Amino acid sequence: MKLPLHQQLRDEFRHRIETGEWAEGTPVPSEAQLCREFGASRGPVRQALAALRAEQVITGGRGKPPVVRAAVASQSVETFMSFTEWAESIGKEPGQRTVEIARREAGPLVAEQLLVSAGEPVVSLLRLRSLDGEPAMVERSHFVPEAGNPLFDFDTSSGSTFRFLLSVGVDLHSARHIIDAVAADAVDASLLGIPEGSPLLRERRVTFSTEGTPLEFADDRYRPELANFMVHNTLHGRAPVARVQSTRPPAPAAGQPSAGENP
Amino acid sequence: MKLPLHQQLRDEFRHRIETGEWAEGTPVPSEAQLCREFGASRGPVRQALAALRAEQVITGGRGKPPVVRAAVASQSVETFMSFTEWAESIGKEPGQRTVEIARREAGPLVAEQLLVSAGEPVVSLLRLRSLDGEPAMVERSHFVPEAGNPLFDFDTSSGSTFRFLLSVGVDLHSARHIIDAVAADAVDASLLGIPEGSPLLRERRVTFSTEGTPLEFADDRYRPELANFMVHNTLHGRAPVARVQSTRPPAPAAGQPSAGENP
DNA sequence: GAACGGCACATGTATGGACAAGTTCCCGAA
DNA sequence: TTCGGGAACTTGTCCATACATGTGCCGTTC
Repeated sequence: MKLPLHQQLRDEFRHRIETGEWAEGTPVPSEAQLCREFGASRGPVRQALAALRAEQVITGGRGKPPVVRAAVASQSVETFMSFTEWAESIGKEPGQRTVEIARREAGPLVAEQLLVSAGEPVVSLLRLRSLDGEPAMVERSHFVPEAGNPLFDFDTSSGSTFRFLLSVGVDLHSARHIIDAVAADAVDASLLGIPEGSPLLRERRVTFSTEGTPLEFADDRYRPELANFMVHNTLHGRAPVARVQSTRPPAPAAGQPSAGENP
Repeated sequence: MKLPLHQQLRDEFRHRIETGEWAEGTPVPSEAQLCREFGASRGPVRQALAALRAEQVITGGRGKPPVVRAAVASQSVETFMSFTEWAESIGKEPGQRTVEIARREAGPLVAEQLLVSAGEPVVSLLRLRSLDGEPAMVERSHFVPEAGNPLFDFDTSSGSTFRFLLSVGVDLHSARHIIDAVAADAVDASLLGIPEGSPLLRERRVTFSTEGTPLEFADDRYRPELANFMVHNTLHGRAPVARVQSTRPPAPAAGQPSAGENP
């Protein structure tokens, strides 16, 4: 093994938390026990625990053993990356209707974002995503062929493409998200069942591989009554980010959406 | 002093960077030198440097001395918290017109967010903020009296309230931001010079003191052609957040805004 | 003059020990 | 029964040391 000991310990600890061996809410074994178990000194053990603490996976305090945090905290990255996992985390049933999946030539905007030449083939996906059956988001994704071709062997109406792509070895590593607002166009309005021109919360996302090459460019448009973005920050230090459920429900009861008056 | 040594070192190092004693781009003194200077062992020194590295203030590598990073990296928090500092960081002239500053009874929404009883007095501020003279954002802020009273001794049309409040000792420490989209109401439309109903990017923010008590509740509405939010994240680890300039300018030339057709 | 090798020096990693400070829990005293 | 004190345990902090590993520089050699 070439990995430093404290990184091995960090990965092992994270694995134990993800598998539930260290259940959330329960205290982690003491440093002394971990030292004995792995035959290491306190240094690497503490370094590994500090890394997990920096990721908000465990909490600690003097005299108090570290405690595994609620899963929602440690899953914030996955729930932020994947609509399906986010929906499940807030106790809603995620749904998706694939309007279109196609392989076509990249337009100028997509080509620019994916760093390919205009005219190169890309895999484009247009899906309507819903929460408990109510239309919530329109997703326009464009993949480079390397990442998008596996999607033709996948029922894109059945579940999380994020999880699927990871499972077939696509190297989704990091992403850049740009968040703004946009008026619903005719397609958005029709799919979401809202009037044309309604304000939508837009997240444009470029997902990169470990090497930093773009794999996906997406334009996701949320009904702002259903999904917001939340950010915490402090004066010193950096800020995590999470997508959260809107604080104000769209209507007193989940009435039928106003049937759109458009094409 | 009761602060642990490594925290004292961290603060001292940060101070030296902020004052320019350790200029950006230049390498930091070696660990051995710092140990000698402060009479400490490598442990606390490394702990302090690791903290700064976690804040992206310095970079490091094996064999290479740590280097002070460009200031923009360490200022991302300030530029995110303060419209004025953000505008300056992108080379635009920030402007603000104070439409109203008042002390009045808290309404139900404000009272709930600030954790005060409805009817308690709060200081409310309504400002139009601009970039290079062009209206960009409508800011509705509500302060608890402790934090808002100093504002009556401040020309709120002259500069950064964030900087001013910090300078008079108001303990602005952390914030929670909720980002969504909303249609411009009559006031928004009139101030921003856009049609009523236009989509706006809204950031609702609650700023907390060190003890976690709310000090400010704000509702900021941006023209999405002028300001977006950007987030980077990776599969493992947390994501910082920054407010960035929109990639697509609003119009070929900054034409005069369509004078709003409302009260 | 250019390429190679080696030597300081830097940080990364790991060990072992020691003390301080906080928490928990049990047991004894009131 | 209740309250208090203290012991045991845990994490936080700090020190001294040692070795591994990568960087940069300088001198030698071809």
